[in-house]
Amino acid sequence: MTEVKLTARKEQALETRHRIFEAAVTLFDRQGYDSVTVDDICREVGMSKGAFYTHFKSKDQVLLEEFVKIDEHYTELLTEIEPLEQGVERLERFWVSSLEYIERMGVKVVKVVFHSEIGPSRKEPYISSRTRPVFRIVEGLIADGRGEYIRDDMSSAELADSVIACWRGLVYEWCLANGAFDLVARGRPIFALLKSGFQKA
Amino acid sequence: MTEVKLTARKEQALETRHRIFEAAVTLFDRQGYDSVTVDDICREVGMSKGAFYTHFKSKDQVLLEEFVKIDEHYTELLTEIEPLEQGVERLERFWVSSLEYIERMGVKVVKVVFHSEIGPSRKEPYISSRTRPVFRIVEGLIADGRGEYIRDDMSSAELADSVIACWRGLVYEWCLANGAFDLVARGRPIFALLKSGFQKA
DNA sequence: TCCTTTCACATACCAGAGTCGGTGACTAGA
DNA sequence: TCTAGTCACCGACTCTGGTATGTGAAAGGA
Repeated sequence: MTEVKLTARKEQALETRHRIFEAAVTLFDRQGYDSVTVDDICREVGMSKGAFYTHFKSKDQVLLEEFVKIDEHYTELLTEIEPLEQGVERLERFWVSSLEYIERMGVKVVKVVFHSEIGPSRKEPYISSRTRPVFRIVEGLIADGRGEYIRDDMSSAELADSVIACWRGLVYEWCLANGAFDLVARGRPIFALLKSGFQKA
Repeated sequence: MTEVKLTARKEQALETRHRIFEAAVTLFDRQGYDSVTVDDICREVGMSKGAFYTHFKSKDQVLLEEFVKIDEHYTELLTEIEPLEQGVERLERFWVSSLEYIERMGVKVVKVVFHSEIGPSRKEPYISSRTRPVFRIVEGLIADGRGEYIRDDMSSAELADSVIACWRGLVYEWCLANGAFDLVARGRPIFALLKSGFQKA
């Protein structure tokens, strides 16, 4: 994929970055995100704080990196779904599958991301950046499902935004509850509501 | 309401607490929450940090106090709504009115609350505490609206949870966007979806 | 090969939230 | 009124995320 146009130095840097990442995630996993300090991570890797901050903008950005993979998952998921069902069933499949993915990722990671995303001094928020695939994908799934079925007093974009907002509310709730309920199960009635709401009156 | 069974000392304490609160809110308003330090607040009130922390658990708890008033608003709102419309219209009224209230409160406050609520070391989350009036109220509104109208494959509690989750998703989104869109307007299509979803099939 | 620029990494430091062991004025019980 | 205990308030301190400034080695152009 990426070609080997790396100088020895860049390669070394990438290696370091990866070591920091691994160490951080391991420590987070063992002791919990909050009780791991950046200094802990550096000590573990045997490197200075400066090194850490040349590779990551902040402590939470490490976990954001883990979270971001969800977008790849979405894209894969789409190619998997596309040839299969029709209309709103696709969206439902997408809904469930994304929630499963979130659940697999674990509350701790998701919580940190949702927390830092809404925090102060966030120059470029990730979750809500309109360039993310999710928006296109969900809108696409809805647009495809149009025909007789879907109500025509709302645009696909509007519907997509609504669905995504509800999805996030659900996940936010799940974080507040520290993952104490089954995300997919709790998501089912919500989607059911939205789904019926999609129909023409 | 509360009786005067206060010793001089307790009264003094309450007074101090109030002074801290006022000063804090004023400063937050003037300089923005993040750039106001706890020391700033203390300096303004002419008191020590220790005083601040005997009255408030943390910096954000000051704003939580402001936010909490929403529950009183909810209760008032209910008595206002109850004699009026019927069924789902009530819920819609409640939905819109609560969003208006949030909007009036301002993003800054709401953002801090939503941020700190999902943060670490939150022993007793406020927003999602099941003892809050919202849950009872929304569930009640839904239960009242039953009859021929509302679908019977979901309990009122389940429906209420779903509505509330979506509501929070919307508000969370609004915070991410730093209040850049009209909350009520954006909430309308979401409620429309939920509303249609409420109907029997 | 030399010389400039870049950049991975180091170190000392800062700011700001929250803590902790006092202290003295007030309360309450006898 | 005496006394024991409480608690509002103090302020120095800690802890930690993040920054500013350096430095030496690698890159790369001539």
